[in-house]
Amino acid sequence: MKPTLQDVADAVGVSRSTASNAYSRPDQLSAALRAKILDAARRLGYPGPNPTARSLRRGFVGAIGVLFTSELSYAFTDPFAVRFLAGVSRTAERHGTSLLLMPLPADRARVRSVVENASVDGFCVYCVGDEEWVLQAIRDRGQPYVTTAPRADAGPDDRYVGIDERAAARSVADHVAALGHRRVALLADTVLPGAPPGPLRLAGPGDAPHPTTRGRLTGFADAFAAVGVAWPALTLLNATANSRAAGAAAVAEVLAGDEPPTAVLACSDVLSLGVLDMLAAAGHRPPHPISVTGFDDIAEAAAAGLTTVRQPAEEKGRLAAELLLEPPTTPADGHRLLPTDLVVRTSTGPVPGS
Amino acid sequence: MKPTLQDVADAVGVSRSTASNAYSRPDQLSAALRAKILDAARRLGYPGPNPTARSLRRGFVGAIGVLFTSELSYAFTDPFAVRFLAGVSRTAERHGTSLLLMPLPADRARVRSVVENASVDGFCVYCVGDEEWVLQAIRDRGQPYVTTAPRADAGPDDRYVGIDERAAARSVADHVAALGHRRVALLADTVLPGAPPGPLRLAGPGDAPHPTTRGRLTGFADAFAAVGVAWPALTLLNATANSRAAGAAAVAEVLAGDEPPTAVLACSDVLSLGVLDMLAAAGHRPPHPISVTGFDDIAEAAAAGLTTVRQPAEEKGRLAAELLLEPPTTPADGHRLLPTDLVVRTSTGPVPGS
DNA sequence: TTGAAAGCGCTACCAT
DNA sequence: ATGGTAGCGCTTTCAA
Repeated sequence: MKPTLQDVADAVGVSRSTASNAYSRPDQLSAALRAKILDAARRLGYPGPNPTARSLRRGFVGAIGVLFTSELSYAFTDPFAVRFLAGVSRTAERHGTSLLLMPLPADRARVRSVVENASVDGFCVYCVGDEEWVLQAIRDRGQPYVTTAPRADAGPDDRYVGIDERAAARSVADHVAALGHRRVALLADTVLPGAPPGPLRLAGPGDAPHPTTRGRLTGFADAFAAVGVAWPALTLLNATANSRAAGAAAVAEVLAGDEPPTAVLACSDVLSLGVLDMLAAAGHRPPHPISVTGFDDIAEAAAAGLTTVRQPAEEKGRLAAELLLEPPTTPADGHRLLPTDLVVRTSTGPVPGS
Repeated sequence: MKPTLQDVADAVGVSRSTASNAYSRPDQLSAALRAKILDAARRLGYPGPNPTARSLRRGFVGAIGVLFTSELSYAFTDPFAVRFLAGVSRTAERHGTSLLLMPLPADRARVRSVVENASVDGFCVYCVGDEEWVLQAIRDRGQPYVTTAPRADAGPDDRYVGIDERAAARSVADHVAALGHRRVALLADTVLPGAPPGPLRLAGPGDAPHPTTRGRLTGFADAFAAVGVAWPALTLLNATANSRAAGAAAVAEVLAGDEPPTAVLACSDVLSLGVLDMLAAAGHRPPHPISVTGFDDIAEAAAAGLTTVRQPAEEKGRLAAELLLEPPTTPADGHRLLPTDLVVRTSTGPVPGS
């Protein structure tokens, strides 16, 4: 059996409390006694206070849970997610807090169980979807949490850090519209759950269940509506994942069609890189014959010459962690909207023949 | 006050154990009673069993700690580390185990404290250095651990997954030597702690304190010794970090010198990409006028046409986690050596004028 | 400066 | 199928 604090105390002939103080509150006993206790501990092979027991007693853990939609491995594969995490970890470091990375199972029952079983002091929810029930599970557990998207229905306990998705999307779409593009395709990940890759009809951008996607599609639509291109005239393309391959697969059909779009606006850089891949395979390089835009401004975007919207990934992570670790005094302080920038590179140009 | 299991039990008029069973062992009570208990819990706002208390009682946590040298944010910045983590997380997922990502403070005292305070069932040590005292801290805590480098002095409790660093390094150096290169530079991260960027003298490759670096430098040296180039004739270059920028900075001086090397062999792809950056800035593109090799074969290596050594990053992570979560039956099973491949691309070529 | 007592919230065993 | 009992290992008043 592993020795416990009691064993150490017994060995030295002091009480358990004194032995505990030797570890947690050195100022509460004489240096000599403390040395004696630590010595005995070493001799007995006492591993030091059990962190779990300590957390139980103290009432907090010193760790925050970071929840991801889909597999945990996704977190390490998506460059934007990685930078977000880097930001979170920077803040956590400063607070001596660990990060418990948690994959979010697809089915709701298991989500509850994951949330209920995590030994953490709060949650950072980095979700791709509108996982309202995830938040409910967290609320039910009575833990604080921060999400990474603005929430219209944010209650006083809700904290979030996000960007104005709609305005950001509109900025890049305005740019494309100004270049004369009218026959355009919009590309998003999982517009509707379970939808196949490729063209998809939706009554309006507001019908996308996912709030981030909804915001961006709406912003795109706004820009084109302003130049007389109504929603039904826009081609909506569904990708089955947020990856290059899925992006490529999603555009394959329309690119091969009779009247391909003159521009493709994607909801993420990763997706748009897939479009570039597909075009490159055909020997094309944007803006000829097709302009392509992304969203996020990940590192690869610069190398690819991608026109995109930059959002401050690390900053977002940093703020999210701060919102959790340094609780805002007023509920209003619990909401942060970050700035975005349109980054124009070489992947967009005037519509051919204009 | 948050209600506890006792409150729920009281409300329903059952014992605490029965209430507990309603959550943890549904088969131990009638469905009707269970429903009644769960209902009361909901009504009272009982958040479900406290994970910390449960862990304490059960004796295990359901999480493993992943220890990184340097900042946690590094983990998300180095592509090889990211892929390693993806592998670890895949296995962890399968076991319903969470990952606690832990930065490793520089000073030993804080390392102990970090290790001692983590609520985990074991550690995966992904270290850049030869942090023997880290392992000692873990051993002292009586926790299992796995490291990511072969250890000559591995005891029965040591588990590791690694590659044959020396042989792998030799394979790429043999290739470079066969191309006729004799005036070469070797580039490594933190050859000696605190050393400035650029050329550095070392009596022999065995003097590098860091085992991975030592292994790779030794492999490089082996190859050139075999063609008559002894260690002192090789230029050793120190980088102050494992980053492109540090790689670039490390080679700046020798590239600008009178007799620049005809080949640079780096201990990581990231470093060699920095060399490519520096050469590109001068309008050069390997193999002209200088051949460059990397190590790891990260994604960017292919795009850059880098000749390198591929090591299975995800596999390494997967195996590391398995070693921890599916304890080997015999100590010998605790050691895994993974295969590596020489990947020849365009960054290496015959020595100019040969 | 030290110690005694009282739990933190839960689960597992054993009995009924 | 249900309940009683006995801790898991620790920290923290409070009193001495």
